[in-house]
Amino acid sequence: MSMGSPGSEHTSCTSLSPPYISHPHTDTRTAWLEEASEDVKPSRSFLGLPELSWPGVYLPCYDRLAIEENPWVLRMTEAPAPTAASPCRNLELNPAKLSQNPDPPNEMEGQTEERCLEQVQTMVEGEVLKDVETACKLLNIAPDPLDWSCVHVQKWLLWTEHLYRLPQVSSAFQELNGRDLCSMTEADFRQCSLQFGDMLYAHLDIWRSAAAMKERCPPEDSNSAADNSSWSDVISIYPSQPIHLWQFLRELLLKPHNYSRCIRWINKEKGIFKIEDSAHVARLWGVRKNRPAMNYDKLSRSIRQYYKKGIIRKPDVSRRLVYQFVNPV
DNA sequence: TATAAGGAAGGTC
DNA sequence: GACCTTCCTTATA
Repeated sequence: MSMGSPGSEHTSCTSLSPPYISHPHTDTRTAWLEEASEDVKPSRSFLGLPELSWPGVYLPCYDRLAIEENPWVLRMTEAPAPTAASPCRNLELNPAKLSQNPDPPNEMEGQTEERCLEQVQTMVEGEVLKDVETACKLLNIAPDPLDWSCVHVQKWLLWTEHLYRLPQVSSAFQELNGRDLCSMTEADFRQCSLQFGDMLYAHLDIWRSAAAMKERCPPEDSNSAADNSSWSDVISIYPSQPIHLWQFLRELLLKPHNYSRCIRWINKEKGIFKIEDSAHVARLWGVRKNRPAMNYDKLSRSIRQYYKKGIIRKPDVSRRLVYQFVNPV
């Protein structure tokens, strides 16, 4: 059965199709965004958000790294189209299907379901806020796009390019500040980037939504991530201070959920860490410092500058891409 | 070929 | 001046 013609061969399944149907002319990274049928998308109100367009099932927490780690998300982006022989998945996630259940749930089941949905909603909101917060720290920008300067907008665009592995799109948005960006419609975005405008618009939507959420529900305890606090707090307290490379590396190391594929602790107590994906770490640093030409050669030179300063050194047993903080946390 | 080490010059704050 | 960034040469796995 052909994988390229989901529309013609799976019409009977359309309303329940999982959002991973590939399109012959569409980037697989975004195909499901375009193909996702309405009923597999949680409604916007699911997040308690206003009329903003649904930004795709994609959440920032499932960045490239998470996608690589998470087979579920891989299914979402890369799995082949369902066949008649393989029943549509995700039925259990489909509210429409749930409502079609011939045996209506009793009151207790309804309440349980409602609680589950509330928990999922809280979880999703929390993840979105956390990931926006992480990106804010790494990029040194405000969480609310309305507060962004032109430079911040460019940083955010570079970040988004990196996150979605997009070709360079930031040049189309030059000299726009956050307010300008937010005043743009989806059509305006498409005009700037025909292929990825809607994706950028959706991603901006997430940030705006996160800012709105944050305004509605300010964090009760900003120190809840106590284990991560000591170093990241230094950066949060002085958001306008330029971040040092060693601080940036710590930030990545303190977010293993997002970055363990590119940098991880070998021995946290001794401060020994390994750069697993040198190019990726260099790209992240380049995005953070607005240095698109950054590479591992340059980044490692900066790391070596720390040898003399006694901040970072090579461990006693020197290994490739393995470094050690002289003063571990 | 990728990484490691370090010199040197220059830019930005 | 501190802290990179960029470019370079040489050495090594």
